[in-house]
Amino acid sequence: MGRAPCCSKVGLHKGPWTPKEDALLTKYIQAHGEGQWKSLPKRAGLLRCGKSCRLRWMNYLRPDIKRGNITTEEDDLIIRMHSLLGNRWSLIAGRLPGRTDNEIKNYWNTHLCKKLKNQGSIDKSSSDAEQEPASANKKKKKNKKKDKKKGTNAEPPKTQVYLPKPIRVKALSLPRTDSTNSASGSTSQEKQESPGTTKEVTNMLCEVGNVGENDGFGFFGEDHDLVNRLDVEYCQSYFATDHGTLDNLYEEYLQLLNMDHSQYDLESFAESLLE
DNA sequence: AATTCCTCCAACCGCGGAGAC
DNA sequence: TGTCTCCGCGGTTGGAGGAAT
Repeated sequence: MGRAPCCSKVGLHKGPWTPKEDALLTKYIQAHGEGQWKSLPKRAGLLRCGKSCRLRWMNYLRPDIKRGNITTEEDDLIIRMHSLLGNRWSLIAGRLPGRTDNEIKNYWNTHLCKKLKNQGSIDKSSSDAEQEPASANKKKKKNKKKDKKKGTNAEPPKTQVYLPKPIRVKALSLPRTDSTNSASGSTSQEKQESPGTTKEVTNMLCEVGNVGENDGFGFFGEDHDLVNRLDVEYCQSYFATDHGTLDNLYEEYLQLLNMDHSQYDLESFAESLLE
């Protein structure tokens, strides 16, 4: 069955938003709050689809949006987080207050990817297919346009290479301790119990996701977990038969919670999970 | 001055997950 | 259990505006 379009496309505005539309949307959301995007346009008196309204609000109209250039600190953080998380822009944006995923994505594609390429930081073999920014394809695109204009569709068919798609990160449905507890308070109690059950592993992984929430490099907030369900399931099955390894892992985890965290700590910890 | 090229970013598109029914 | 709807995400596009020729 084909997927129904997100909204009726007939009679709806597209393209740039007018100040009047912005005002209507802002006024409505200020009065009624976010959400219900599907029905929002109608109720707000907008001839836009809900997705468009949501995007406009999230990327432009939200009062907490930070305007202006990306600072060097933010720049550095984006680079480090991208090296760790890949193109998970919403996750990265979640750690940069006032910045949107769209903004970061654009910034990456236009500035950082190029910059890193110049520095040779991005592996050439992977960068061409995976990291090349959309803007870098503009030339190709424009040439394509030209070719089309000239009527020369001589471009050979591309061989598509399907890279493993990052799994969408979602908050786990399992019960969790809050981030403040996880960073310090909850450890003593857990230490008393022998962490061996799959549920305990799951909770551990959840909490690892919150490591650093209070340390200035906490990019795994309570709304964004690094560990997704598949990871958890994998780890559950992996550790289910080896409690000795799990004890070591738990100790390492506790150490991580108590030290000054950096991405390298987390990376080595993550690597240890996969060894 | 006119044209072409390039950069940047707002907005669109399609997909997949989650939850409701 | 299967289907549908809503929501959120990442990839991509279109066009404005500046730079280069």
